[in-house]
Amino acid sequence: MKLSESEENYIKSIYTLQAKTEKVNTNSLADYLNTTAASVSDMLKKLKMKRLLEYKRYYGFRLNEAGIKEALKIIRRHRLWEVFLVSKLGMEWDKVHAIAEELEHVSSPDLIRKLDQYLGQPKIDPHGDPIPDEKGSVPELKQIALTDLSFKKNGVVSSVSNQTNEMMKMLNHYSIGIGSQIKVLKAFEFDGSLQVKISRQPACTISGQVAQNIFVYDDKKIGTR
Amino acid sequence: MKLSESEENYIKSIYTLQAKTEKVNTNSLADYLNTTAASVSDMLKKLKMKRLLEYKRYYGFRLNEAGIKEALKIIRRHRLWEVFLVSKLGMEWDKVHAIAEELEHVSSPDLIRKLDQYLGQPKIDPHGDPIPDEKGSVPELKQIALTDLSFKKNGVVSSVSNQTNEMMKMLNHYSIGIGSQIKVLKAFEFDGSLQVKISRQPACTISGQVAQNIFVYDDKKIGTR
DNA sequence: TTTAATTTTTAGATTTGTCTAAAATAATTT
DNA sequence: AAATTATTTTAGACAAATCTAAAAATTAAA
Repeated sequence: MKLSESEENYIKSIYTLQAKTEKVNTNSLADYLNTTAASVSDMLKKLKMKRLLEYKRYYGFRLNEAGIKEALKIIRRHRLWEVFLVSKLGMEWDKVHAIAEELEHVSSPDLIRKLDQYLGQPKIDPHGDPIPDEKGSVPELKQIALTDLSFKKNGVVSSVSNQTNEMMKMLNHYSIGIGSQIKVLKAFEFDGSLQVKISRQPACTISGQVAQNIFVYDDKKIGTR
Repeated sequence: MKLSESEENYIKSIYTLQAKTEKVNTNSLADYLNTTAASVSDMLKKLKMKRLLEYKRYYGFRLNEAGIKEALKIIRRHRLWEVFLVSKLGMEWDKVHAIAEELEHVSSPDLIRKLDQYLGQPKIDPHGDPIPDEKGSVPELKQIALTDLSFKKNGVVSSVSNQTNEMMKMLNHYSIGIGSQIKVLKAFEFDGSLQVKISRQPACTISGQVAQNIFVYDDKKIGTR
């Protein structure tokens, strides 16, 4: 299905919103996209025409099977490009989103297949979000708090709940980033500090406040870096 | 200067055409872009408004300094992406143009700077065309026929004048591609055959007909592969 | 349950890029 | 130089995506 850049942006946004609510409504989508309810209403008609949307006027809407399939293709492209920008070009993981927003609309399937191969078929992007595979299935990865990770079991840092500059500085200091392999060696009851081991780094001890904000996958199948 | 995708395509095309003729005219640009003279005429007005064009109605036109600068930025992006697609993703060099046409419109300067670094600051693209640098200066590389390359002097294959499928098969057979380092060891007067050495390949002998279609740079500063 | 507030949709404009057809200008021929 | 031909530009329309303002439908409140 040929989609305009604009249609792709709407589809992706609806996908994101409908993960959180049963029915998506016009205003929330307008808010999310920084546009007007009128524009959304116009686009919904188009997407319904293309049979990508379950949509009753004055009611609410959701992507149908076909719509979800399209959304996952776009999200796959977006996240693969983010991996490229961070792991190959060395860009900061918090600065790649805007560029990936543009790259995601380049839609050659061959390009995306080869990019995926080249990147080693990664399963999560630099923000810790899962990358749908070619067929559109999303790897379901259980995210748990680092504080809940069993001792000496390998985890992969999947997300950080506090993304302030101060927190980023701390994580940088310890060389902890999304995708880092991490293992808990010891926990101190006194203040919740954890002694952890990051791959290719000497063991270090992080405070309870830091640890609380780190989430990991307990899955070994994730590509690490 | 913010330019639409369409404006960028026009600018790039005008740049290409004005390298060949003194004044570019409406019809030839329309032909080149597979569009109508009316559309071209419309766009010319816009580009003149943006002060990228020297343009007198009913006369002819050319990019001015500012226009050329924009064109070189676009061409730089295009050619860097082509290098990426071929040398990193392993795509065929005759199939990357269409994809690069899309990627070239992603305009983050930081992205392009890092991509350039990542690719090792290449000087030519997979078609043998020079890649403008960040400041917009185009490496001037003298292209000579392989048959004119001095004995035992290194050349870099820059272009192939006959791009038929049959020729491609021959070049593939000998592992000769754009960017290949090549050296002439011996020339046979009988039929113009040349014994040549391609880097990391045993020496081989190519016919005069093949040799005639191969062009090289006699410059050592080109990155090879 | 009638009114008020909110949400959603339509109506009508605007912008960008395109087109066809016709008019204007330039170049060639006779 | 007048007529013909070719080229270029304008005029007017259209499609996509957007907007503002007003109308319609729904929901909440009095």
